[in-house]
Amino acid sequence: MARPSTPLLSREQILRAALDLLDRTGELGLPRLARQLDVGTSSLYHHFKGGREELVEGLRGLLTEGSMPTGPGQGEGWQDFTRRWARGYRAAFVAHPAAVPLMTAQTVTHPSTLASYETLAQVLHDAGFDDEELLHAVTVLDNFVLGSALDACAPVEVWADSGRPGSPLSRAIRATKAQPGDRSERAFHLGLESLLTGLERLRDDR
Amino acid sequence: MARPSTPLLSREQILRAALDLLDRTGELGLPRLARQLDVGTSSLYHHFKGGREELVEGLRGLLTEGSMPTGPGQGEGWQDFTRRWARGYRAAFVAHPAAVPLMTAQTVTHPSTLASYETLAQVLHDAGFDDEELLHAVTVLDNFVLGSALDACAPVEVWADSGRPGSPLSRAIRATKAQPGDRSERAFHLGLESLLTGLERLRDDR
DNA sequence: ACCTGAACACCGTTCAAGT
DNA sequence: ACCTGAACACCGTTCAAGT
Repeated sequence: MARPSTPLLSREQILRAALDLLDRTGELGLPRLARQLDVGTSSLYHHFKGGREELVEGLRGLLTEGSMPTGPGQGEGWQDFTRRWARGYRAAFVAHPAAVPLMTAQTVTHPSTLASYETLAQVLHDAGFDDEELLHAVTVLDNFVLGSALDACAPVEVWADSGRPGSPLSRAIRATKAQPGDRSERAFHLGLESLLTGLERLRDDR
Repeated sequence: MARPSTPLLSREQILRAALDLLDRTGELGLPRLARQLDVGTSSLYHHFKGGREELVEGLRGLLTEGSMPTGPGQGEGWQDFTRRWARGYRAAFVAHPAAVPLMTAQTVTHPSTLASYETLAQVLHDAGFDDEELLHAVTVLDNFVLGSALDACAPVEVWADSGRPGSPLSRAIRATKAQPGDRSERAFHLGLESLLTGLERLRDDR
């Protein structure tokens, strides 16, 4: 076939197919992805010269662009914005569990994801956080969101059968499983609020 | 050679070689590991019938057993124990950065790691946390530690060149890089203390 | 620029054969 | 039980050849 007059592929198209493959099978193999697109494996390298790593980074962009706030709303306080930032970030990952290990295994280089870190930093700066506080704040929030995403994508049963059936942990899991409301989601809320008040105190105690 | 009169390998030995290989090269390939041990790849499967996954789980055990507290000390409060638990957990990972993505990509099933979750739950239970609070506490701490481990193992430069050089985030990074004290470590401390007071409030506000 | 097919150096896993 | 070597079905990446 050689070069077609009109391109068979585009980054967009490949990324969508990759996300679809990942959601359906939990894996992302380049040969498999290419087969899905009715194309040779090597064709993918024309659109992602960085190979698999660049493709995964593209996925990060696809996920975060749709889900993270671009800037603070009218008169929105730093706490409210930070809440939206963290929730949006986590939501982006939780919607595609199989993508999470890929994201966490690889350094963030996607511009729009990095831009959202910048935005958060800007908001905190404007709220009176100094350099060091700001950096710690961003780090802490990033840490917590990523960890929470990992947790949300793991089965609850993980800890269930860990010890004696009467142990506090397994009892707690059974007790909590009954009630509605996602365990991971509720824990995320609790942790996020704790971090927000912790950060506020950090700023004010100076 | 067939079966040797005295075994050439042991789980211990394989795990140590695996950790060594991981620390040195950042990767953990079974063929490469076998070559390192002067053994055929398939020999590994006699000691880890679950294959690579079981091997990685064994690594988790190796890391956590040496680093996590087995129980509360004499008259140690829940906050102090929880601090030790979280710090030990994180330290186990941070000492072997290349192992972190492997750990986070895979469900925890190693008994001794699970036991340490049980211990934490027990301590919180004895401190008056009810089932739901306890589960949230463990989840939140777990999330934060894993996220922090991921962060600690990533290069600081990640965010450095993200936006305009004068952006708050890159300024903050430059300002903080100069001073001693590990950024990730300090952020971890801040977040952990925030979570601890958040958890205390959760328990007391009931 | 964009696709192909072949080639390369790897993977993880299984299994019959040997003691 | 424990090691071997061969075999299988995969990987990710590169590259000359074609338009």
